[in-house]
Order: sequence, then C-alpha cells, then structure tokens
Amino acid sequence: MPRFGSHIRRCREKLKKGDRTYSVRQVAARVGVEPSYLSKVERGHEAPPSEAKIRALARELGEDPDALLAMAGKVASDLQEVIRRRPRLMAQLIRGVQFMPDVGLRHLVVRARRKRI
Amino acid sequence: MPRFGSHIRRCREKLKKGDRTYSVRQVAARVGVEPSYLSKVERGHEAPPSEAKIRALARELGEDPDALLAMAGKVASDLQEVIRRRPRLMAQLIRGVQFMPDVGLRHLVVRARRKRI
DNA sequence: TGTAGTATGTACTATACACTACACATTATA
DNA sequence: TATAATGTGTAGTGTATAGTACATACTACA
Repeated sequence: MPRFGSHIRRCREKLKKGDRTYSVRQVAARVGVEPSYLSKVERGHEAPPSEAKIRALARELGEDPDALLAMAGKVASDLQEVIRRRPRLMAQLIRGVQFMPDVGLRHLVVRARRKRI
Repeated sequence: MPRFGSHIRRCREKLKKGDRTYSVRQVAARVGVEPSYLSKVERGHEAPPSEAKIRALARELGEDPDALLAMAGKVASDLQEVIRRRPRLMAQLIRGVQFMPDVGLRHLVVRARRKRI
C-alpha cells in the first residue's frame, strides 16, 4: 500500500504542473491547515490528518475520499455508523466477503443497490 | 440504543445471581482492569474501554463482541482492516446495504459465504 | 540582484483516550 | 461481632491525536 503522505505529494505535484496554485502553501490554505503541517504530512514526518481534513484534501486533489482515508489507516465515519446500527449482520457480511475476489464483490454491490435479493 | 455501561451492568448482575464470582472486583480482575474503573464504566461515569478490554468483557459475560463494540461506538479493527484493503468496493457495498431490511441483508450474507454469486 | 513566493525546521499546545492507585464506606459472612 | 469482600469516590498518569505559530532557508523570475 502506498503511504498516505507520498501519495498526496504525487497528486499535488502532478496538478501543480498545470496550475501553480497547487503549492503546499495554497493547498494548505484551501484545505484549512498550516503549510508546515501539510509539508510534514506529505513527507511522512507527521501522521495523517483528521477525517475532515482528509476529505477536504480529497476534494481539492480530485481523489476518492474512501481511498485516501484507507491510506491514512481510517474508515469513513458514515460507514462505521452503518455497521454500528446492525453490528452482527454487518460483521457477518464483511467477514464473509473478505476473501471474495473483486468480481464477486462487484456483483454483490450491484445486487445490494438494486435491492433484488 | 442501550448505553454500553448499563448493558454491561445488567449482564453482570444477571450472572452474579447464579455465581458470586461475577462481582465488579472479580470480573475486573479477570478482564484486567481496576475495579473502580469498571464500576465507573458501568455507571457511565467513564467512557467505554479499549477494544481489547471490550473483547475480554464480551468473553467474560458471554456477549457478542461486535454488539458490545457497537454500543461503545466502535467497530472491530479486523472489520476496518477488511474495508481498508478495498476501500472503494467496500464503501459501495456498505452504503448500498444501509437501507436494506434485515431479511435482505441476511440473504446477502448467505450468498457471500457460499461464494455463489 | 532583489524580492515574492515557496518549502521546511523547531517548538509548542490543547484535548481526548485509557487507564492506575488508593482510600473509604458499606455489606455479607463465618 | 470481627473480618472479609464489595462498590465507589478522588486524584493523578502516560500516550496519542491533531494540530498552530513562527523562523529560516531556498528558488524563480522580473
């Protein structure tokens, strides 16, 4: 798994090539943190920020929030809430799919969405 | 949702009727915490303990760990790990089932287990 | 070559988490 | 009734989380 910080840095540098407003300072300002903090996070000198800041970063960089949260070792709080509402069933479901290949999982997702069980 | 502490207390008191070793002190000792701490947790004067201690409590009281963790506002770390391995697919699955009734969810669990997709 | 903008280093902070240690009053029991 | 066990109150601890504030050094470019 790619480290959170280095991934953020790559994304930001890539965007910076076409748009100079993607400097550490400006992105930090838009996301709502101090530039030195973002710098440290990007270089892995500091742990990843809170879920809220990660979401802001994801928006800013056009990345998937759930993927970024995962790299930060976190799980979105709305997903946790869904699990906590029906802990036993959700635990069975999640442990049940843990070794299922992506294809199978995608089928399950489609079925869940269509509500045709 | 029942509060974590009061639920624990009810469970323990019930067991205590048939077995005097289910006192605050003795359960605390077996679980590996100070009795005063367990007492405070049970009365809601202190936040629920860590995942490890909750698991120990679940074993001690014959309760489901995932259910207890949910009451404590937590999600088992092994489930979080499963989600973090495939964040986007798992997020889609979990958000997809959030409004599905229990019956539907149970069907999905069975399918997941049988790997017949 | 000056300066505007940029990245980073150092030091600090406030809050939450997850408890321990011990004293004390009460209750049960032998 | 002595003593053993029980439940609870008060106070304090170490660590992690999630950052800020400011100074310093570098870099581009006009």
